[in-house]
Amino acid sequence: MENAKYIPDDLDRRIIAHLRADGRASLSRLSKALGVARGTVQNRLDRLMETGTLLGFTVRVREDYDAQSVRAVMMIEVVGKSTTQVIRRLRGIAEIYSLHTTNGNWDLVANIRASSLSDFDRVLREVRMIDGVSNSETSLLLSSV
Amino acid sequence: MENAKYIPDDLDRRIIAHLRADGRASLSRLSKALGVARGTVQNRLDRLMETGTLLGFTVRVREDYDAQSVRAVMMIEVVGKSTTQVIRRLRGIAEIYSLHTTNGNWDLVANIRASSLSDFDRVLREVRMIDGVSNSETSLLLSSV
DNA sequence: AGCATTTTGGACAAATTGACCAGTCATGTT
DNA sequence: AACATGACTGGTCAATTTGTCCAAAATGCT
Repeated sequence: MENAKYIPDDLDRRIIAHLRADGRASLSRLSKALGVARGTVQNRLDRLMETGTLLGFTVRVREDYDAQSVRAVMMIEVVGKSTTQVIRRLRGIAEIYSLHTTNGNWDLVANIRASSLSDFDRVLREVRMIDGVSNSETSLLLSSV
Repeated sequence: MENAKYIPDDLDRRIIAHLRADGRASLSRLSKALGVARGTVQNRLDRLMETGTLLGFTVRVREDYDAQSVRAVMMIEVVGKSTTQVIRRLRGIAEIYSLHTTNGNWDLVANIRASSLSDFDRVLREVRMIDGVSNSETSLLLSSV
């Protein structure tokens, strides 16, 4: 049960802030910008990756790049104490992009990303058929405004 | 009115796919992985940036890194034809991270990220006071499961 | 004070980048 | 068919960056 998460200090956070703005910034440039030795940035970055504080690097893409994708947010109500079971089932659905517990009128909020309307439709059906899901409400995300 | 967006071809998409998985991959490595000359990758990448298909590079951070942040999804109902006005007002609220029109029981879906519960509370109040907002339902996102 | 860890500044070879260039290929045009 | 255009290739080159060392200095902890 190794669960003690690494707690980033101020320098770590400054490194991360820079990398969030420019994930391809060179270590040399970072070290200059932060006023520390290059080796230090290198060590910190290694540690941030090892400890899982940083998950990886990626590229930000224009919003409509994946134009074919269907996005929606689905509110889910779970009956009784079956939440854990339901979560396990939901986790197995690839199109569920993120899943949060919530406190409002609903129990779970699922972020759905499907690659077609038929995939999307299948996901809805699958979710509603899960034992313990008593109610749900889905809002298709249309244009981003 | 220059609005004609650059349409990425297959090679562009393969480059982007690789960069999504590893945003720090070197051009040399990309060129080897994709089987094209380095100059080609270099040119494509430049063009993808120039045309705004790629917005920039960043780092993926552990979900609970910004632990102090309060996240929620807010469903909003708008009365009559005031949607455009309401959107304009909502767009001025910094804590509204993303905003989509939708087709379900609601008219808008807002993704909220505040840095404290009091900020969050203020946002809720502001939204509800906007003229044209007839109803809303907010779900605080608790743990990610 | 004494020890462990981190940071620093320096070094070095290897890798990567940016900028070129001439030649080839595919495409569409006249 | 001949041509112009643009993209791709494979190559070079200098400059930058990276990975990997090292010893000394600084820092933190007991």
